[in-house]
Amino acid sequence: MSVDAGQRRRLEPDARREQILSVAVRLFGERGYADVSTGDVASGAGVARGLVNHYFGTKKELYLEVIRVMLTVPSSALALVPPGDLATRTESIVCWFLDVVSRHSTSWLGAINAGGMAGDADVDRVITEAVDVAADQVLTAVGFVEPNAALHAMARSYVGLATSTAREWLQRGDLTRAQVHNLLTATLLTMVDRVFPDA
Amino acid sequence: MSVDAGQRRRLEPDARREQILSVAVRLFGERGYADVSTGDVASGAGVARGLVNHYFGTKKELYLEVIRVMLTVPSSALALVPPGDLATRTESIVCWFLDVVSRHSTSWLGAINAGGMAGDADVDRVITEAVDVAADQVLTAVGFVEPNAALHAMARSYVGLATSTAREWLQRGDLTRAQVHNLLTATLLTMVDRVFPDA
DNA sequence: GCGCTTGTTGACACCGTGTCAACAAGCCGC
DNA sequence: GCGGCTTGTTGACACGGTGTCAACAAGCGC
Repeated sequence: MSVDAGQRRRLEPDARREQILSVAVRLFGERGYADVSTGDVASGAGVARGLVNHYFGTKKELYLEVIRVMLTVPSSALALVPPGDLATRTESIVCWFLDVVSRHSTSWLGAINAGGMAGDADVDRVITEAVDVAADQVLTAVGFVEPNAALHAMARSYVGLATSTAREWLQRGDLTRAQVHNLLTATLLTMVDRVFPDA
Repeated sequence: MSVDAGQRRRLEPDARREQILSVAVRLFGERGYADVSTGDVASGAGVARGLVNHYFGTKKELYLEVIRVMLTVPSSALALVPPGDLATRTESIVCWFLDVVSRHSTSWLGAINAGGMAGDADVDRVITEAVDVAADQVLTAVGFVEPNAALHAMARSYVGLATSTAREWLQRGDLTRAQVHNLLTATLLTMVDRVFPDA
């Protein structure tokens, strides 16, 4: 594991910053916000603690970067909804969500319920943005394109359902993927039928 | 506001404990976990900081007591599902949830997304218990009484939907109560029809 | 009033955070 | 190679929050 126990080495700012950030992502993913100190991140990167502050300012700013990384969906897997009737489009968007969330499950779920800092204004903003992206994915997939406030709110509610259901599946293990799939498709179909028209 | 700016007064342990706890509930409800220090709680109660530790041990234990208080639904309003067909029972349980969550909205929603400490094992345990209670309410209301693990998980997922929807209503204001009511009843009915039989 | 119980206090040590002047690694011109 | 410069990097410092604990005193019984 001795990556480089040598003397102090000089790295380019971008490289050093990214290295520290990757260590922070790993540590914050494993433990909560309060249980990880900037000293842990620093020693994990083989670096003085002050350097963390030098690159990221404050611990909270570092954490914001971390959850931003955790919640950023690789744009390669961004939606690509196939044409077809409502049922098949619903199927595909549910499968897309399940794939994304299961691929990097620990980090995504850990960040979504904000491993240690929900309630903070800045953290909530970053999480809300990620939820909004997912909600837009859902809306476009089922064919709603007009930007209605109530519609967005309903879509965010559905993302909340998807998140809590994924947690039951991946963290608790009390549901199978098939059950989750069925739950999310059935509810989304009825929301399109009976709830979205309200907005 | 000078409740008693007099000399140090001697209270019975239960009274003092409850007084400090009420101050902590108010402060943690207003601000997050990290933004409230034990010194704030102590000075808010007109008491030395050490006394907070004397009664509650550590700050986290105090916080656990606080969210336990916040999430405890007054047992007077506990369920009371009227007999009738599935539609009316669904209506009543949704109305019950909306009443409970709107009555003490700030504290309940603030605690559910764990105003500053989600991810912590003990905090998550308390929240999970509260969600389990609500899930049981839903299950008994719609007539499922056998204790199936998958069924409980699905009910918890639904509570997650209800929570996120209530947040859109009470915190964001992008949904009306009628829209929330419609969303939750429609989705619950389809879950009873098409999802719960999977478990 | 005296003494005892015990609720209450203030000081102490410890830890994590953020700042900052000083250091040195690496590159350039010579 | 060698001085000088830029700048990535460090360690020490001050500050604030937390938990502990011996000492204090409020109130009760005698």
